[in-house]
Amino acid sequence: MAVIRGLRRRRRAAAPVADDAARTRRPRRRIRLENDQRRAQLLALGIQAFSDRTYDDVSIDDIARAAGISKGLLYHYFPTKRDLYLAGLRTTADDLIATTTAAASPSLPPLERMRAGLDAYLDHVSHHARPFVALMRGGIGSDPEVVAVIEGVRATYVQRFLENAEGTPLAGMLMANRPLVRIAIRGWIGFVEAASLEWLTRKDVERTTLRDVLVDALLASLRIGAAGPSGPPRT
Amino acid sequence: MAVIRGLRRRRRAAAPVADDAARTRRPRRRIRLENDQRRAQLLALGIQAFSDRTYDDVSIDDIARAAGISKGLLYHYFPTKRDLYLAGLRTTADDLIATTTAAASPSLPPLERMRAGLDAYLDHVSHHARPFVALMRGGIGSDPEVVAVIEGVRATYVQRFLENAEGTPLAGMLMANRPLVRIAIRGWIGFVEAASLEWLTRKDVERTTLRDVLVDALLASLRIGAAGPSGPPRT
DNA sequence: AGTCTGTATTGACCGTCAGTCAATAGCAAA
DNA sequence: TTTGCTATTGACTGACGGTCAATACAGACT
Repeated sequence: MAVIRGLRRRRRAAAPVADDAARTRRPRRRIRLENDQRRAQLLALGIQAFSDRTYDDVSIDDIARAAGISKGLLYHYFPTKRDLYLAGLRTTADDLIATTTAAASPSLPPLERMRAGLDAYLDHVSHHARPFVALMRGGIGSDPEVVAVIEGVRATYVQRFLENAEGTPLAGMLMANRPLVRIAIRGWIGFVEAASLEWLTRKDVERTTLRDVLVDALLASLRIGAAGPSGPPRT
Repeated sequence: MAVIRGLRRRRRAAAPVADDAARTRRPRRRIRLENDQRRAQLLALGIQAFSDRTYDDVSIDDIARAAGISKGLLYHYFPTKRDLYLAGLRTTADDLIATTTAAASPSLPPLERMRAGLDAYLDHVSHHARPFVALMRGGIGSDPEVVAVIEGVRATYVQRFLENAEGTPLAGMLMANRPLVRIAIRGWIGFVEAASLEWLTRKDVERTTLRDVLVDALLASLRIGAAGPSGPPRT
């Protein structure tokens, strides 16, 4: 017992106003911004804050102070702390999808397209490591809306992938064993995320090598899912 | 603007003491428990609470009330809400590892052992779905200690796996291309987790089938990791 | 120049919650 | 019965998320 750790998590800044200054301070000139600009500013600050610190360790007052506005105004733009968090999460997720979608041009042959998409994915991920990790870890665990955003990204990829496969010789195989193919694809996405995280922490593998591993893993996963597992050795 | 949603998340119970009752109530007999029993009770209640609700939606007062004790006592056992949460997380993680370890008897041949371990894993996972999902989603995002617990589980499996492979013909291959094999194994664990989650939500595949898929995926991953990716077609 | 008007902005305020601490009551040994 | 240990209480605090009526800024229109 008597464990010492724990304590308050947040540190307060020292008392901000010297007693003399209180007299001097003028009503503090308001800076008026266009609706969209303010919103964008707050969103950016929010993403940054939630990437650096835990959800609980970020206080609305902090963000308001960083933006140089009052807390009330922040609540005018985002009715809830959770809303601010979610808006940031959605932006991050949308960025990721937009980047990869742009790179995976439909004019490319399927496999080539897959490679281009993965290249963009890994590139984006390594340039936005903090927000990406925050996204994947899901800042507020098990919150349904948070889960929805993350699952949304995955679902988008699954769908995009199936569209991509359409017309190729794979298509028939994929349709034949639906539930298992679903599992295989979801599993592969889990593979990609886990491998990316591992790759981000120790960067001891070329990006192109990792990309090729991921492609190979996808093909293997599909083969297993479509044909069914080999099963234990028949004795 | 003027979005209506948001609001307070927690509901309060109606005023607990009728004014008459205040007079009647005796000082409420204290129930004294042995240190270990109390701790176990609170731990169990904590796990349940955090499995059902979000971290933020669980209040210490709720748990104390459910246990029939004062908040102060709860803080005697767990110095912080986060500590209670972490203790529950660790228990859940330890359970998982203990179950799978027990099932994967070293006396079995490697592949057989792998199968037994995965069977136990899937079995455990489907019987403890709520806490498992809560564990995987990481209740407090990006909190270093929470991440440490989850990563700990994965690291344990990686290590246990490498030990298992020792002495088999695989061993040499695995050592040859370390970084890529690491990535392959971590990726495969991501595969297992994602596939399990998918399997839990729609249970449209036999457990044994899934187990065999996972085994096949493992072998494929290792092959790719050890031999290196096939790479883009050499033209 | 004035003054009007819509809206971006403020700051004081509230209820709740995590966390603290000195005082107290149950139990076992003497 | 008394003593001593410790499990237990409950009142208290500071901070934080969230609310709201009042206010000051900017551009439009005399």
